[in-house]
Amino acid sequence: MITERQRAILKCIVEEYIKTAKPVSSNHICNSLNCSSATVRNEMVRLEELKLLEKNHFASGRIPSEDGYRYYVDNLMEPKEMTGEDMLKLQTIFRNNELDLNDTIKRSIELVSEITNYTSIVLGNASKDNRLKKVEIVPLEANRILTMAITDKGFVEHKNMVLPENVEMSEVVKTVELINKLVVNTPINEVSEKLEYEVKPIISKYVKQHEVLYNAFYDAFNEFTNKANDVRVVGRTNFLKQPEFTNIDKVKEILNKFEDSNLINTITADDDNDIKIYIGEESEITDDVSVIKTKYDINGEEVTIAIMGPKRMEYGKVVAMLDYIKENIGGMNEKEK
Amino acid sequence: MITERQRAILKCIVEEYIKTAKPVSSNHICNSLNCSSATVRNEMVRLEELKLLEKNHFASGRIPSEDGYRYYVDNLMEPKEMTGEDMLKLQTIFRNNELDLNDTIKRSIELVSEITNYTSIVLGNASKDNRLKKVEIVPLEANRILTMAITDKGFVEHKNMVLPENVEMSEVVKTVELINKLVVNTPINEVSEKLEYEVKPIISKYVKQHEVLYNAFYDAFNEFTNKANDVRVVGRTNFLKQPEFTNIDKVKEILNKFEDSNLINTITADDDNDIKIYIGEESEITDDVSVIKTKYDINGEEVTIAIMGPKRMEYGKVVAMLDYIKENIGGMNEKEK
DNA sequence: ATTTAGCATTCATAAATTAGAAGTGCTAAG
DNA sequence: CTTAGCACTTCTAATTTATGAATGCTAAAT
Repeated sequence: MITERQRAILKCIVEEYIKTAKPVSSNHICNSLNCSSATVRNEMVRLEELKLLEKNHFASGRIPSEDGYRYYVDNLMEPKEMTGEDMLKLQTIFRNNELDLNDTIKRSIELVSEITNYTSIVLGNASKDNRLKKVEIVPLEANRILTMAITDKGFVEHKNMVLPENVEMSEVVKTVELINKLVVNTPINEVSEKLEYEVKPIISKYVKQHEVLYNAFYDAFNEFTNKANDVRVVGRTNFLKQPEFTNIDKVKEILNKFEDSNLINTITADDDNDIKIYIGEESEITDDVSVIKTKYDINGEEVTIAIMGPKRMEYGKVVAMLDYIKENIGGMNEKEK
Repeated sequence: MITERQRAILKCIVEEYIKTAKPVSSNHICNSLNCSSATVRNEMVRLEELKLLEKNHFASGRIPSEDGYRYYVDNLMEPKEMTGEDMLKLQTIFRNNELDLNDTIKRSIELVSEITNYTSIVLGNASKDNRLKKVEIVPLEANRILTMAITDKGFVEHKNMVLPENVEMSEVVKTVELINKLVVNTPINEVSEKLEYEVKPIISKYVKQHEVLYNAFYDAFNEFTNKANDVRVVGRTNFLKQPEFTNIDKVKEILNKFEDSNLINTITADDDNDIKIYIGEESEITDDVSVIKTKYDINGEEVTIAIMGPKRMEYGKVVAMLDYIKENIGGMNEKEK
């Protein structure tokens, strides 16, 4: 079993390493523990045997192993209070966006990235249960029109298009009427199909140049499906600011992960709504990063958010912020009940 | 004056350096010029006196100076043909987005970034002359509503909001009617003002909880003004792929420029619609980059686009692509006349 | 008058050496 | 069980050395 003093030493080392990114020596921490450096060294040997600490080489200080971080996070980390300043910044966002939760979450996460210098990822799981609510067109000047498609959950897709000269506005209106009649209330991922088999055969009766017009609408609906996997990554280049990422190849490796479409799956895998911490290897991204994930309930839709940083990230600080955001978002959701 | 052979040597050096990023030696190019390396060296001395070439140190090969690039771009560069493959990719974009020019330009530029590994910046100058066309609300399930504001140029701003429980839907409808009556046709940058002085005083008559509702609309309109300075940067991290940017500090310097709000002004400064090349210092961004800028005419709005790369960027290739895009966009604009 | 071969010269890069500092592990005394 | 003391290990940074690439210049060749 691990003694109280060993716990204290581990805590000290983890927190010091998080702060400085430099291996921690026995000398450096013996004062705060009221014992000599030799004593600390003896304990460090035992902590290393328990695989909670590591060394880079014979005479370097100790750094936490992944198990060490895990133990710290599970057993030693004290709930960290947010600074008043940070709280105020978040409050400002909450107050200014009282009515639009989607926007609130977006801005909050951007702020988290800005404050912590970590990278955040917001995964809107949007169109999963969305149904088409209506299609609308607005004639603009010249022969341009604005087409809009709206879902029952309030997602909007719009396209600004130039009407080919051989297409009459009245034809467009008929097309829109047709779509509204036949396709409304269809789940968004089935719209393409329905367009293809139900609308396309009929549309040619109404519209001379139906090909062009049909394609335009078809495209617009496809956009919805793409947005379903809407990934917003904020502060990708924050990794450059971390001292452990001065090696340009490591940075490249991580930045490439952001392009990888597989990232979404890795991030999404979460199952409940708690705040979860994945350290190094556990993140399934790279051994060099940790990820803190959670889900928020926005207007009945699930939004996954993830904060990604170096393994020595300030877990407590991030958890505190996510908690605070969750609390407030929760409060805002309450209102509707 | 500069002799024909000197021009040939300069061309050779610039193109070789663009290809390899390594200083070019006399030996390396003497074969393609049918003379000995000593002759080339003699000429190189003269080109250096003319400030068209530089050396890193006594016995390094030569690299083009900024003047050298300038001379190359102005006098030596041959119009480069696009590869059939690249052309095809662009064609696919043009064909698939025939009706939505905004989307077309966005995707084209993304493709340019992907093909060239440079960074592109699209500056939509959107709301300059936009006027509010209409405000619309769509009631959703529970007590959520979707509010939309549309301009005469077809820009859309929408917000998904939860109705506070003490606000009736009928009150919202009245608010929207009021805005439509009083504010429609106002230039978008004057809307805030008009809301403040004409709508706000009246709204309290109709809506009990008017503060919340008023703020929500106020915000939505503000978004428009923000989008006026809509900057889209694609491929920021492409700089990491260039061999001259292995120094992490240089990369940081450039990435920071992208955050700098001043970047927009620097990029915008263009005056006519030609394709312009700014080399190194001329770019007013960093001595280490070059920028190729131009403006496209999209539905009567000006869109500035800029491609940013290392000074040894493939000027010819980029110009060819931008030309090709401009040609096609032009063709698509024609249709409406 | 050009061009070119030849060679000494310059400088960068990489490898090898050295010196110094940091921090450990172990031993033996407190 | 704690700690002082010291030998030991390894990193880092500074210095040296060697190698190689490419130059500028001189003098001969065309």
